[in-house]
Amino acid sequence: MAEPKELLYPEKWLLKASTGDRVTCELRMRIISGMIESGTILSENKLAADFAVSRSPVREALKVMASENIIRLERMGAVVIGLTEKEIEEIYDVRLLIETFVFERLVRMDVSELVRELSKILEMMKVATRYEDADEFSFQDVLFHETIIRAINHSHILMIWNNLKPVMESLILLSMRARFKEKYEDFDRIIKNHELYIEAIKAKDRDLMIESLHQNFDDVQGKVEDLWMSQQILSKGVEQND
Amino acid sequence: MAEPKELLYPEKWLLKASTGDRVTCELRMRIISGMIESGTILSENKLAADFAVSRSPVREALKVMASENIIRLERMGAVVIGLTEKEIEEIYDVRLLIETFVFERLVRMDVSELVRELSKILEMMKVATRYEDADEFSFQDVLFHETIIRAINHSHILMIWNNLKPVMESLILLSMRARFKEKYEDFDRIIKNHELYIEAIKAKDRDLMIESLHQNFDDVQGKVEDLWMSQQILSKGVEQND
DNA sequence: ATAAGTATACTTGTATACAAGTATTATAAC
DNA sequence: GTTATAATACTTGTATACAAGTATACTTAT
Repeated sequence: MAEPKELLYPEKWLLKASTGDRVTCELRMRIISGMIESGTILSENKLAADFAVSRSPVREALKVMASENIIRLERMGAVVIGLTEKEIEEIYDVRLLIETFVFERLVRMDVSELVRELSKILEMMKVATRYEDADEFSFQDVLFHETIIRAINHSHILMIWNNLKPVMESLILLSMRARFKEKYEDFDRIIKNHELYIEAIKAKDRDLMIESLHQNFDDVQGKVEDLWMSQQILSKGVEQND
Repeated sequence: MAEPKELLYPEKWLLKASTGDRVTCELRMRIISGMIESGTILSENKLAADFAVSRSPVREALKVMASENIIRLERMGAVVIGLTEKEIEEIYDVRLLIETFVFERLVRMDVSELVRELSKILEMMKVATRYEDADEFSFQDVLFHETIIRAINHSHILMIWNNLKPVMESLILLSMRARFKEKYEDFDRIIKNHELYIEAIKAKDRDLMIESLHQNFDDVQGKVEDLWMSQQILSKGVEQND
């Protein structure tokens, strides 16, 4: 899978991944970052040529991204939807919905083990911050929320998360990378906020949890526009150029 | 796609469908009905042979069903998860979650058009009942809930629904077919309950909505066990017989 | 110049071929 | 009989080939 430009998705996360996964992750990043603009029509053949792979993994990628609602499969070609502001708000709705649900379950459980696990992840995030490793930080951030969701052992809620996760991951990845360069001081706040979240779980305090969840969202959301602007400038229809 | 046994999934719903969709729908029905027992290991090659198609559409089907959480893709072979009682409850959780969310949006909208649409669907359901058309009834039942969800125009909530829908559809289909034979009187209650749901939307009455939603679930849930028992007897590992 | 029809270059969906890897089974050594 | 090794029959993932259908562009007729 020779690439014309450098990859947006961390290669170290794809060590054991199939070609299909690689294409999926990379394409997703290009779409969410705005490198491939909304409205672009993707062709299986062209993508296969661009990535120097066959149509099989590309088809797979398109199917996955269609289920994630970032592209729309049509009769001829896949239309890029991307992430509009409305989409981001919708993702937030869903996260709020499922994490609230999860919290309701957590208050009826023993959360000591979970809290311990979350504390560990938080420590990792702190280290990642010190070493300015945006990708590692993002990984731990996503893991943080996934760990909470997994704790209630609800396969269908996990299913929703699994569908949401890749887009969230890409979004966080892009957001964090941008901020390590520009707004390093943000990370103190993010860490603090996660501490608050752990505290809410430990104390089983609903309001605190909702508050930190909102803040957590504002953290990502606030930067998304900036991110897009910078990305849009960097790349004006780089791929799919006829 | 020559079939050894008659198909569980309504053929008239697959008129314009691809081979991949056909395989997906049929396999899903066989799994949910219990015809393919939980724990069975599915092989792409074997399935392709059984359905007399190539591996391509089978692979597609397995990917889809894995995202629906009714099978689990492993290194070698796909393990059938099926629907345990826990799974059904989980699906209920999710439905309650999203339909409650939807309702919160609806109370802030003009629902006259939606109510009109729902009334139409309800009339269709009544006709289907009179003519004892379980499949048509199921179709309208699913459409009823989808119509409500679509009304709020929330692509990510719709995304969750789209992931849930096929399993719901299969479940309802099997449940309704069983009841048309055994418990015809149930349908009056189901219709009444849907009327209640419409009423709740019209009156924007949260409690009434939750109540009818719960009843609606109990309607399906109550019958699932019976359904399984009858199905299990009918079919003891019909497919995948080495 | 315009309209209709045909040719061509795309598109997707399915089948098949191939490669790399993993269980299983059989065989051989002890 | 048990263990280790080798052969075989699977598995998935990817590439390629092919068929059917659709949009575009060109040609031809009016």
